[in-house]
Amino acid sequence: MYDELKYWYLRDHKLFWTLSMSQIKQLCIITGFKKANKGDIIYFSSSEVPRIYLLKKGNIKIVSIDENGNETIKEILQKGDLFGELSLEADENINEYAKVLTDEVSICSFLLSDFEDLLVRNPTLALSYTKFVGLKMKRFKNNYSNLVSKDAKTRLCSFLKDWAEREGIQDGLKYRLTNYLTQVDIAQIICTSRQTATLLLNELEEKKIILYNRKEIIIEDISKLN
Amino acid sequence: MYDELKYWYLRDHKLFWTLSMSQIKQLCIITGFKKANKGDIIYFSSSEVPRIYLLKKGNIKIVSIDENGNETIKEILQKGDLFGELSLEADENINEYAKVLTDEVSICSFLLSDFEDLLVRNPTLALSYTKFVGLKMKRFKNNYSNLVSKDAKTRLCSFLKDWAEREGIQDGLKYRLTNYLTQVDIAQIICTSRQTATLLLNELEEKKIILYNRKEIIIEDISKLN
DNA sequence: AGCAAATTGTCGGCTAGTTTACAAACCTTT
DNA sequence: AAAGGTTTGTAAACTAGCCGACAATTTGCT
Repeated sequence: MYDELKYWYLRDHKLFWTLSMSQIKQLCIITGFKKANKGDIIYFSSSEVPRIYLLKKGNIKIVSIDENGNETIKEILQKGDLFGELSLEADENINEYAKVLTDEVSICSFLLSDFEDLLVRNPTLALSYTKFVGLKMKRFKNNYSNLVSKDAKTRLCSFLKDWAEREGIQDGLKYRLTNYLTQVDIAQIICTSRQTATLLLNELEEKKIILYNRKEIIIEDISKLN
Repeated sequence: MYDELKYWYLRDHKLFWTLSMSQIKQLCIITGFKKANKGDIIYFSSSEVPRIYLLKKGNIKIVSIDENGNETIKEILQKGDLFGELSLEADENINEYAKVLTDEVSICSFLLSDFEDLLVRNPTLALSYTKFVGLKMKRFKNNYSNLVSKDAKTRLCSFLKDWAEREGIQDGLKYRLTNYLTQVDIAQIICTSRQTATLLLNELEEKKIILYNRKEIIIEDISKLN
């Protein structure tokens, strides 16, 4: 791929902010680059060589399948997010793949082994990376405890809040979201059945708290989402 | 504290196996040491200075309380486990504490800042630590998906299996566990009500799959736990 | 435009598990 | 050994959310 671009891609990511431009140039570990379209499936676990991926553009969901064939959404990723063997250890018995949600997606990747070398040579980067993984863990733990102690309605609201704060276009208390998720997706994210999700979304719409359609979601007043 | 002991404590932990004895001696970052008894509560989040703790002896549970005062068990820790600010970033809005489960517990601790310095100076250690945090995340994710897709009975069985493999005294397919958990604890771990946990435990006992009392749990045949 | 596929809406029946409530068994302390 | 607290056992009423089934709507495709 076009060499100049490589380090810009990395440069973009928070993790690499601490590094100088010349350091970034030195590493240039990106080895793969691909574009994909809505509906495409990208296998990454159980792939030949373990890699770490950086989502450059678009949105994808990480889905895992258990023994019984049940699909669970693990994460929704946006531009700038990392995925793949983030724990730096290949793990065959996890069966995950990524599914593309938006029209045009681009992803670049580097080899796990290259990244490890890089971390060993840049202890400060290693430290930031550990914090980054730690943060991710905290988010998981948080979702997990919501799942235990909150009902489906609360979980939907906090998901919408989260989404709005992450990706929404803000205008005072109003947020506008490009909706690339189906109600089935949303249901899976908040761990409920599709029917319940539909019910709750319509309920929120009736109460004029949100405005929902397949293209976008408008949250009239985010403080009412509770 | 007695200086010789310090590095033995660290030496014991998998994380530090890669380091030579002299390296360990050099660091000697342990700054705190305490003993505690059954029922004691150890606050560590929201403590003055962020620390990482190493459980040397005994068992503790990590409990968190949400806004509404609901207790959730986050983890059960055994000898050798680390806890505290593992993500290397203090976080005030998490309200966690540790409660001692067994008779005699000893814990040592070091300052987060000291540990960071250490990681920066030992890239290999930093890498192992990152993998360690990553592994922890994987375990959480796994529990989390069990919670979503499996019923209470299955969750109980896989918890017992886990526990037996981790701490049980094995004898063929038979495992003997020292039971330092109440049924309330078990219920919280598998995320169900106390009554359901009681019911399920008695059911397992009736089917002669386990033998349960307050002192110990005997699993007659671990392969039957499913 | 017209058809097929995907997505959303709606409705009972059903069940796993919660909640409330109380009693029995047990451990600890004096 | 009696008292008091904690932990377990059990039962009935209740409910959030699941499941199956089917219709209506929207979207993508040729």
